[in-house]
Amino acid sequence: MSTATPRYRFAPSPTGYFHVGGARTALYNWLLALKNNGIFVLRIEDTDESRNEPQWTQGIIDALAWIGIDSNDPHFEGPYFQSTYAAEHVVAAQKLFDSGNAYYCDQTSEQIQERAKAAGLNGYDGHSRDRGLAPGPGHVLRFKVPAGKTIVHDTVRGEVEFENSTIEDFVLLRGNGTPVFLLANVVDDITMNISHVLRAEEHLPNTPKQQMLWNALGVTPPVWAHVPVLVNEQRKKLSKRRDKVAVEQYREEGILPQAMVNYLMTLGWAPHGDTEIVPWEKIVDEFALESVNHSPAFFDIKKLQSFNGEYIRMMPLEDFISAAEVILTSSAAPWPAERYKPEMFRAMAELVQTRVVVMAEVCALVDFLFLAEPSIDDAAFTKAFGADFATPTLAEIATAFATVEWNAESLKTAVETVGTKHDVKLGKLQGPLRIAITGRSVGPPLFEPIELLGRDESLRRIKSALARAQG
RNA sequence: GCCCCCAUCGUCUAGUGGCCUAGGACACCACCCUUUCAAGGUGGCGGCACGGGUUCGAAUCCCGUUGGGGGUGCCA
Repeated sequence: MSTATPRYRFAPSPTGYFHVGGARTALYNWLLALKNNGIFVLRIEDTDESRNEPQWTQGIIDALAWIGIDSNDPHFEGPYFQSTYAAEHVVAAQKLFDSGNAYYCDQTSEQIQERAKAAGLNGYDGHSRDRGLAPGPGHVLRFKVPAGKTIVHDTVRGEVEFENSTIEDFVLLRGNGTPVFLLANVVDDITMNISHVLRAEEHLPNTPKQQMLWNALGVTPPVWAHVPVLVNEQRKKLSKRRDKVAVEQYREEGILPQAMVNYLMTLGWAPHGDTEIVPWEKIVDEFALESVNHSPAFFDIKKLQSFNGEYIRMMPLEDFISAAEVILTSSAAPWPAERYKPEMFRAMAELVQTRVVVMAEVCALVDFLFLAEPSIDDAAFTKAFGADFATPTLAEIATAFATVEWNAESLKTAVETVGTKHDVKLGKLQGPLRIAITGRSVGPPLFEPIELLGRDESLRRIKSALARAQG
């Protein structure tokens, strides 16, 4: 390789949301640009005007920033827009025509199919190769695939050989004169001086065509690298229809960007040693394209969440509190804004931190502190109060709470005393109390929040639950 | 149909001919801890797709089979 600055690129089409597979490809390119002191070029492939919206571009930039690909970083270049290079695409097409590497063809797809069927062959047969057709309405420009074979040198896969006879004379310019993806992509890579094309494996079958184009245009092809695709449980390529693929959605749920990045990087690759949860710096340091796996990887949300839980627990408490507060004070919170008490959450934060896997779960764990009335889980209520001891013991607890010294420790002792008397273990005994206070059968430790709630409110909730149990 | 890619526990992976009785992580199960639920700790379940070679020796190399996936547009 030359000593010139390596130039990588990420070329998404703006289709409305940012795909996790795209995030992974972007990450690979970014990582290599950082590691090899190269440039990460962002090019928006916006030539399909029918599904193109300007705000999607900002969405891509935001999503990239979220996973640490900062458009202000000196390694970042762009965004460029494919649509602004339309003239170059046509010039290149003209060049290919002039040099005899391409020809015009007037065959419709029906005609092509008919002839293929008659001949028992597949695809286009090169019918117009030597007909000397001129450009004209409805005439497409086709590339004249040369004889021989094309060998693609792929950094992750090695040498992949294609027999040129199996590649039909593909279209460069549509009947209306606009360039197709294959051409536009190559021409842009050439004009942007791209040296490394790293993308998902689904592009591998296109690569010989692109390589022929580079050669026909008189430019040395780039270094190719095709990483395996991400698949769902059915081992199919992740799709927007069936699968949860939007990075934005994970972000909203409270997946931490570090967790997402770390997880994505363990798909098809692993850091040295027995630990998968590793800092980005270690990944940059150890990563090598040559060691990327060759087979598709299942995007396992459970494992992502497990990573996320670890990252949440790793956060300093203060950071966790600030991160939680974003959600707690947002419109997603089920209580009126003025009822939110930051000091109450602070007091609970440590107990919450080990109990959430995504940040969005924080709400449900503390909502009873900020809601005027806890939202009661009916099934859990019925179950908890179905026990014989439930009502009498809870009544006694209420009596004790009326006079007990108001702190978590004393509250717990008071409940235990009732338990001893009725021969019910604390674990069971606290069930009805928990429902009365929080509305749920599970949650953070009970006595701390009761202390926070205060005597009056706690007693009110207990009595209200008792009344409900009665009738 | 044709072309291409791929193949280690259910999943993500470590493994580059002897350190493999195949290691780790997620998930699952059990136990411990425990104020429910988590977290944490300990242990368990579970895999080299199959068949041929090559070799003193193969998860690792070769061939084949089978099975998956991707691509085959005047989409990107």
